[in-house]
Order: sequence, then C-alpha cells, then structure tokens
Amino acid sequence: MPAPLIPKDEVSARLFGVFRTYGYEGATLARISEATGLGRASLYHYFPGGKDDMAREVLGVARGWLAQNVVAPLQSAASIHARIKTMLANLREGYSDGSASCVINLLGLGEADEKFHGDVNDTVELWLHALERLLKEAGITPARARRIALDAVVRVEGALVVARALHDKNVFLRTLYELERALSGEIDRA
Amino acid sequence: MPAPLIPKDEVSARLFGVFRTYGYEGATLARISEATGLGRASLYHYFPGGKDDMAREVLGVARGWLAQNVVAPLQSAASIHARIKTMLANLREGYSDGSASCVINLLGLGEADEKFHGDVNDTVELWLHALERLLKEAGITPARARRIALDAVVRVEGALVVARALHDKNVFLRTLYELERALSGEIDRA
DNA sequence: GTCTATAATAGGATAGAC
DNA sequence: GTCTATCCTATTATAGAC
Repeated sequence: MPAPLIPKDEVSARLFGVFRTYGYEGATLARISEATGLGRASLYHYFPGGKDDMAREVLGVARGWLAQNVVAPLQSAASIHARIKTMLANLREGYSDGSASCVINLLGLGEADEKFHGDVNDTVELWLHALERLLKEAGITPARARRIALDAVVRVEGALVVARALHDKNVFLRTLYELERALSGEIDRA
Repeated sequence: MPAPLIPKDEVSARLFGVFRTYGYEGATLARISEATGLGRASLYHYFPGGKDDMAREVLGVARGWLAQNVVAPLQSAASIHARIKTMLANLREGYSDGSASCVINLLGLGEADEKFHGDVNDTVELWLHALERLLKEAGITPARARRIALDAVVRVEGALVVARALHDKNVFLRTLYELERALSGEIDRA
C-alpha cells in the first residue's frame, strides 16, 4: 500500500480552500482533485460519502479554526481589549484581509443549506457564544451580550460580501476597525 | 407563432427567484424551466446567450428593484427620517423579512464573480450612491457619508447571511431596526 | 414562441488491479 | 492509498418541425 501523497490535514485544508472559494455546487471533483493532487479514487478513500462528507469535513475545519483563533483568544488571560484585538487580527488573517469568503455563507446557500444547516448553525453559535461569554464577563447583561455578538458577526459576514462585490478589501478592513471601536465602547460603558 | 405563455417581465421575475435561491451554478436549466413553465427552446428564444444572459437579466431586475424601492424613496419629498423608514420597509418586503438571499451575494461568488463583477459592482454602487446622497443632504460630509452608507449595506448583507445560517429571521428584522436608529442618530447629529 | 429530439460534455460515483 | 477505466446521470446547448 503506497504512502499517502499528502497528510490528511493538508487534504482537509485544501478542501476548505476549494469550498470557500466556489461553494458547494462549484466545488467539483475535478477542482478538488486538482487542488489536492489526489485522484478521484483517493478522495473517495478519504471521504467514502463523497462530496457530502467533504463538505462536512470543511465545516469541521471551520469549527477547528474558530476554536483556535476566536474562542481561545477570547478566553485567554489577557485584558478584554487585548483579547478582542487578537480575535480581529486573526479574522483579518483567516479571511486574507477580506479577499476570501466564509464557508458559513457559502454552505448556507441553496441546496447545501438543507444538507448542512445543522453544522452551519453550530459553527455560528460557537462564534456567538465565545463573544457573549466575553461580553458578560465585562458586565453586560446576557440579552444585550447576545445582541452585540450577533451584530459583530453580522458585520464581519456583511463586510466580506460587500468587499467581494466591490473588489475592495478596505471595506473589510475598515469594518473590523469600526467593530473594535464599537465593542470597546460597549465594554467601557458596562 | 403561438402566443407567449407568460409575459417577459414575469419570466424575468421568476428567473430572479431561481438565481437568488440557488446561485449561478445551482440555477440549472431544469429548475429554471420548472419555475417559468417554459421549455428549454423558449428559454433560449428569450435569452440566446443561455445562462449568462439570464444571470445578466437577473442583475438588471435587481437594479430595477433598487431604483424603485431604494433610490426613488430616498429621493422623495418626504422627511429624511420618513425616507429611511420607507427604504427599510421595502427591504423587509423585498427580502421576505430575511428569509430570501441577495443576488449581490450569490452572483459575486466563485466563477460567477469573474463573469458578472461589473454588473454586481454597479448594482451595489447604485444603492450606496442613493444613501450617500441622502446623508449629504442631511449635512454629513462626503467621506463620512460614504462610510455610513457602506456600513448600512454591510449590515443588511451580513444580516441576510447570519439569518440564513441560524434560520432566524429576527436577526434580519432586528438589524434593520438598529440600522434605522443608527442612521437617524447620524442625521440628527449632523 | 413553443415543441420534441438529440448532441456533446461535465458531473458524481464505483470496480478491480496493484 | 493510488491508479486506470468505466458507468450513469445531469447539464448546457442546438436543430428542425409546427
């Protein structure tokens, strides 16, 4: 049995790139095969359930990324302001300053939504809960924390859409900057 | 020559529905044929360029909708606050209270982006300019008006993404309400 | 303007050898 | 774990009759 050409983690990472760029329907096996360097047979060896398995793996990657780059920083020992700064810096990097899309958006569309809504929902809630927890720690009421957290995620996702529509990364970068000021303001007021 | 089964405007409207729901790649001729009640031959009679022509028609419908439901209300004779209220009410209806997606998002993805970026960009700018004009009329500086307009569109698009991801229309409805307060606040301060 | 039929291709998925 | 070959379906698009 031949050795794997790529470690499985690397396969998952490249899968993630294809799905975030082209969406569920646009992520054809031809593109996936090219991006990973793996033939169809190898792909089905890793993911016996085919494209659906791959999409679920992609959402798993997204959750892992969030856990490491959003949840963990928001629970670190640093000051509340510093934790927010770290999350925003990680978002900038993860979304390539606003030129990359978000799988939460892409896998919530069309028929993909029906198949993967559970996973998409869980992924967003992971993000929301981490923000809510931080805001409550800062003395904000639970209801208000939920509202602010939702608004933050709304702005990030919206900025990605508009930045793409205008081909202008500054829309994303500026939105994150305004978000930092808005979140800091809420926390200082609490 | 048989009479048309549907007026052309109605065909365009149904096309719009299919593309906004399934995206460019998900909008298969089978689905389009079903939604319009037209056979393939009739579709190619209306749109000789095939799917690309249809997608461009869809973006034309979007611009027409914006002109009527966003640009015109924002330039009406009513008070500034009333004009904003009207735009937001129209957005609620046009996006079915947050359960429908936006073609600006869907046609800016994957390979559709390469084909239709010009039209997508124009559509967003139509919206932005209408908002900027209103804000400048209220005494806000051009640079600031641009920032506020971008933030408004960012929030609407983001709210649609998150509302879909959570299957919760309230995310959209509440975001529009907060947007009204935010815009009114900016105007009152100017 | 619509119909039926069909071409031509691309898509997802599987079988069996090594 | 990877390869080559293959199957089947769905997809876009066209041709020609009415």
